[in-house]
Amino acid sequence: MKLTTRGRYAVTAMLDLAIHGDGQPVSLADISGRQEISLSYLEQLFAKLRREALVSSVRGPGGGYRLSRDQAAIFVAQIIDAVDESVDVTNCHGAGNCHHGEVCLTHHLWQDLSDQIHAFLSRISLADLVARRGSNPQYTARDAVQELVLQ
Amino acid sequence: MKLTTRGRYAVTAMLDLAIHGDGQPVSLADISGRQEISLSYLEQLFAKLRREALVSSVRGPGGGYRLSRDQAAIFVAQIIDAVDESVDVTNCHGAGNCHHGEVCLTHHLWQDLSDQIHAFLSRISLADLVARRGSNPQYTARDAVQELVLQ
DNA sequence: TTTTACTTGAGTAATTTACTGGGTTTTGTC
DNA sequence: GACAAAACCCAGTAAATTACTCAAGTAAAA
Repeated sequence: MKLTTRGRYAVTAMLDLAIHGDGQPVSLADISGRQEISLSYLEQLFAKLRREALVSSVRGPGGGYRLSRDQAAIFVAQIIDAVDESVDVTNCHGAGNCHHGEVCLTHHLWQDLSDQIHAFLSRISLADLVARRGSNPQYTARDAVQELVLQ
Repeated sequence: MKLTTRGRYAVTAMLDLAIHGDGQPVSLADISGRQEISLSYLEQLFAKLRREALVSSVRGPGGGYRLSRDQAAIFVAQIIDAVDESVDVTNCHGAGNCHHGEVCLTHHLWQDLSDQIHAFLSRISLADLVARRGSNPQYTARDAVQELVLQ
């Protein structure tokens, strides 16, 4: 699991799509304008998101992208996985042929940590992030995420 | 909060230090040999770790680095923060002068997510990671981390 | 059939990462 | 005091990644 600007861009764009796409497809040009991400970079990201079946595209005038399924069924971890292919964090490539047992231990510890983070982000859907927007200005996104964690 | 190989290297090196440093300073050459990280790269990382007072150094022959305090008082998040300076994830740089309120919302949502991950890694100490090593080979690091999360 | 907009791919500048190689100090040891 | 082992410092740099540009498509709607 990596946590980089690329994944952040992807989540931001998907969130934009969730907010502005009420059944209607949203063009990348619109997202680009609102979120200040270059159009061509978005094209790259959405090619991957489409490959992972997180969005579907509609071509022609008035076309754009739509979420492929309900907001509640798309999770942050899936978005990040789609655009950031994961890396092997062990030296032995899982083969277990390290010099000493210790070497692999530290690597696997890191793997476990990032697995936990992955599990955390797998519990948070786009719908969670969008929820209660506008209904209460005092209710911040932080609160929403906090509730998810504490549940 | 970023989660990259650089932070992983730092955590791995600190873990090596926690495991092999029984009061005695550990040289970077030793860590380099065990963890297969280049010596000069370790020097860069440890310069930052020292600046953040996570380790203290002993010069001269037989010298090296020591954890600056107890393993239970050094947390993974501190290590990552020390070597990976954080980034501002909002377009408006926190000034709130975005075009629409929405733009900042998505950015702050990401901020909240990474804050949660930061909080998670702030609860996990080096001692937690080292705990029970060897005492029970069946007890994996995954189990240890899992317990921490579920508590 | 023309326009709109997605699609694909090649290329590229900027940035970051990981590392190399040169030093210099400090300090214990012979 | 010579020597070696280590931290410390710094400039450079190759490789990788990121973010982006450009150009030539293709599909679909009007």
